[in-house]
Parts: sequence; structure tokens; C-alpha cells
Amino acid sequence: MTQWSGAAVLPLAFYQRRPEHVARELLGKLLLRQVEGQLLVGRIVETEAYLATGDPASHAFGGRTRRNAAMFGPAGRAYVYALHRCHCLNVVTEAEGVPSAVLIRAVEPLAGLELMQQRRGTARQRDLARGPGRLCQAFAIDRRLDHWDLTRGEGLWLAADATPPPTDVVATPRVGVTAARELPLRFCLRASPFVSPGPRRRSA
DNA sequence: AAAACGATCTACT
DNA sequence: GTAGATCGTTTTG
Repeated sequence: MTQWSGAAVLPLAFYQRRPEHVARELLGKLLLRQVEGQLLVGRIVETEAYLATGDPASHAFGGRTRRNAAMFGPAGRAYVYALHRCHCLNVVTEAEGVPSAVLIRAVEPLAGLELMQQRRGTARQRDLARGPGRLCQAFAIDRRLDHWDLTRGEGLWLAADATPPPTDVVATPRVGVTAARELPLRFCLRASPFVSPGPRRRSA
């Protein structure tokens, strides 16, 4: 795995900024997971920012609860929650006490594909980590990783590729429940086949 | 104690 | 494109 030795772990300062900025900067970065003696790697191709104030879609909008406690903690930690049968991975941003985060919506699988295929129950590369729930299943991420320190470079962490590919970024307004606000919170790499379907438009 | 609610996914047409 | 499964968390009685 010397191929990833040049990948620099993202430092605390990277996360101590506004979630819109972090979400934009995360595109093209690497998500790494060490599990069962193997290294899983994916390139982040889609993110979503959840603001500390004025964002009705954020879990922190209604105040602090047991579930969303990680969002109120220090930056650079994971906020993992369960939804339906799935889990979703967020990275906490800004200062402690400011509840903002970035949802990792999709990655392009780069290493450890066999284990991902095994965990996902499919061989289709496109379906391994496209969508926040699938991503967590492929990378063996669940609530035990809630509050995990992502800056330590072990278990679960993020890093910058030594030679990242060109990143042509698109920001799109959210659709669905938050459509009324038209917040430009979603970021993805243009033309990446590994982008998730995204939130459904809600039917009245 | 019970009910409602999704930052979703899969299957099917 | 739409429908339904499904379950931990939160809210309400």
C-alpha cells in the first residue's frame, strides 16, 4: 500500500472552518479505513454541508440531543447516525459548541474493492459506495465510530492525495424538504459516475 | 408506552 | 419514476 503513503492526513485546522468551505475542499480527498487487517480507500466525489444556524435540514436545528451530540463537539470528529437500515458519515466542522458538519455522500472506490464487494453483496463498482448508506456499509462504518477522531490517521481518517486528479466542482441547490430555502449546500465532482442519486423530491 | 419521523435503499414498471 | 420496507431516535401522552 505504498501507493497511499504520500497521502497526508487532514489536520485539525482543515475542519475548523465553515462547513460550506470544508465540503467544497473535501472533493478529491481520500477516505481511508483500516478494518480486518485491510486498507479501504475511496476518493470523495460528493459532499453536503449542514450549517450551524438557519438550516432546517440539519440534525442540530432542533437543539442538542443524545444522537447529535457529536455535532456540538470539536471539529475533526466523526458524527455517525443510523437511518432506516443504514448509517451516514459526517465530519464535524467549526469550533466546539458550533453544531455544523459535512455529510460524505459518495466516494469512488480505489482500494480494498474485494472487501467492499463482499460487504455490499454486489460486484458492481458503481454501486459499492454511491450514496451515504452504501458508503458506510462498504467501509464498515457504524455508530461505534461516532465521535471518532479523524485526525489521528488510524482506523478511520481522511487524507490529501499526493497527486490529486483535476477537480471540476459543481455546487447544486438542495432539493426536497429544504427546497424552500434553496441553500447551495451540495457539492460534487462533475461527470463523476460515482455520484449518488441524491435526495428525492418530496411528493405532496 | 406508543407513535411519528426521516440527510435511504432496493425492487419493480 | 414510484412504492414500500424498516428501525433507532425523538417526541408525545
